[in-house]
Amino acid sequence: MHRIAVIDFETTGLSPAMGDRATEIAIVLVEGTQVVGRFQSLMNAGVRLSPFIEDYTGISNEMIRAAPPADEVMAEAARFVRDVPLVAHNAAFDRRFWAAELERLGGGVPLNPPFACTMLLSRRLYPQAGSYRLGALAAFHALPSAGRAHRAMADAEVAAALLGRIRDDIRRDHGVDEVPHGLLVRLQRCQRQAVPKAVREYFGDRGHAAA
DNA sequence: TGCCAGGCCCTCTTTAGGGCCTT
Repeated sequence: MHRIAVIDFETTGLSPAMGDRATEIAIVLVEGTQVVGRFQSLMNAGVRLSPFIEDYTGISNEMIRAAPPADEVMAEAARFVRDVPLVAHNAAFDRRFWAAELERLGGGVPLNPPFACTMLLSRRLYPQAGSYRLGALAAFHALPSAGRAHRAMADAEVAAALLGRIRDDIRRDHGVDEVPHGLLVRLQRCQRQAVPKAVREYFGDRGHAAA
């Protein structure tokens, strides 16, 4: 059974290119419909959080001061993930911080692994959703609450539940047994109307028919 | 709930602009 790692960062801002740093990471490891592992840690990158970020995330400067160094946390996170493919909500954001924080470590950790994005997939699959914020999609699907929004583990848990819903819906609507990460990546890039054809082509390309 | 960025997506588009989404 293929594993997928659902990841969420809390950060000091929106752009590592502008000097922003990660403050917290959470990873939920899923296998099929089961959560098989969790990793979560605050991290101290030696930066100060703005009052806005303290309020937005609930993470304080005092909490960051007491947290382990960012390089230690990221090294541990990379060991936890290994080569498992990644998923995030608005993955372009988390991908940038994943790459930027790991690049600081050096040591040959892959900086740009494939990411699937629950936001892009939701835009394809749920045109009636209205909003594609994580919280709005959780409400749309009546997913269970996982704690305080905008903390890494709570958001990673919700994103993992959303991913489970997405995979269930693809299985049901397209008659397939499995929804591998590669199929998610393919679907998030195709036009909404092209999803059925993309599912057929994905399994056809791999030499076995969809169930 | 703001500013910074970047990618996606829609439309009053494509020789562009603006909203959404992430912190």
